[in-house]
Amino acid sequence: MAVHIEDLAIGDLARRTGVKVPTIRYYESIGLMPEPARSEGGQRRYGAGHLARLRFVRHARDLGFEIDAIRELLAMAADPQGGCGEAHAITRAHLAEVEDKIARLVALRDELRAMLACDNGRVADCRIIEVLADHEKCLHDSH
Amino acid sequence: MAVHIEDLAIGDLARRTGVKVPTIRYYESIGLMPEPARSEGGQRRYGAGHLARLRFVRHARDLGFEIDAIRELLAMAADPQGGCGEAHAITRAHLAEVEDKIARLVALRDELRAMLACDNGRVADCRIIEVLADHEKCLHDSH
DNA sequence: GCTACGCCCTCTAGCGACTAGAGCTTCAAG
DNA sequence: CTTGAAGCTCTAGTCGCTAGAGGGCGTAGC
Repeated sequence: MAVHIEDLAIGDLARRTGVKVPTIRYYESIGLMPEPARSEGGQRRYGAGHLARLRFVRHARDLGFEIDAIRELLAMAADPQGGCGEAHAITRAHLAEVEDKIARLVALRDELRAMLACDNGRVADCRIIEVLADHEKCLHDSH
Repeated sequence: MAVHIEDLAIGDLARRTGVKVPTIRYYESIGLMPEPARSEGGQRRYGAGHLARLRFVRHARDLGFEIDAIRELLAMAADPQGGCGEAHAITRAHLAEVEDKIARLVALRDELRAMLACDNGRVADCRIIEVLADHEKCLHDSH
C-alpha cells in the first residue's frame, strides 16, 4: 500500500497480474471482476482494488479453484468479520479432489512407464498398442 | 474371438464398453468410430470390430490420451507391420505431461494443507483468505 | 394383429474457462 | 499531426462431451 496505483490500462493490469487481456474482459463479463471506470474515449481504467482482486482470482485459479468457488472465497474475503468455516469447507473439498487426482495420476504414470518398456520394434510386438487394445494387460483394475 | 458378436444395438455396445450412448454417436460424428451398418428402420448395428475399437478408445481416454493422439494410435494399431516408434513418442510425451501435472498437484496439495492450518476463526485471521490475497505468503514460487 | 414400452433417431444448444479473429477507435510518443 | 500500439465490441471456436426436444423403431405379451 506504499504506492497509490490508479488509472491502469487493461494491458498494464494484465502485465502486473499475468492474466491475459481477453481473460480480464471475460472475468468482467461473468461478473467476477467489477466494471471499471472508463476513460473519456471509453477505455477501461483500473485501480489498486482491481489489481488486488485480480491477483486473488489469478492465484486461486492457479491453485485450481473453480470460478464459482472463487466467487464464494471473494465474498468471504470482503467480510473480514465473518467466520471462515466456509472457506475451510471449500478448501478441504478442493484438497480432497486434488489428492484423488494425484492418486489417479500416479497410477496412470506407472502404467505409462510400463507401456514404454518395449523394444521399439514392430507394432505387432508393441506393448503400447497391445495394452490399449486389451484392458486385461493393465497393471491396475482401477479404471 | 471365441464368440462371434454381431448386430449389437448402440445400447448393448454402451453396456459392453462403459461408453455412454451419446458419446458413441459423438465419436462417430468426429470420425473416431466408423459409421456402422443400420437396421431396416435405421438403427445402428455394431459388430466385433466396433466393440474392439471402442474398447481401445475408451481405455486410451481413461489413460488421459487426447482424441487426436488416439486417432494416431488407432492408425498405428491398424498397421501391425509398421514401427511403433511414434506410439512411443506419443506415450512419452503424455507421460511427461502426467509427471508435470503430478508435480504441480503435489505442490498444490501441500499449499492447501498449509492453508488449512488455521483455527477456523474469523476471516481476518484466516490463512486461506490471506494466502489467496497475497501470493508472497505461499510455500512455493512455482506458480 | 395390436398395443405398450423401452430403446433409438436427429438436431440443437449448453457446459467451463477461456481463445481467436474481424473490423473499428483511442491513446501517447515523437 | 501522424503513426502504430493498444484498446474496443462482437461473434465464433476450442475440447469432450452432456442434455433436451420431439419424434420413430423393435419386440414381448395378449
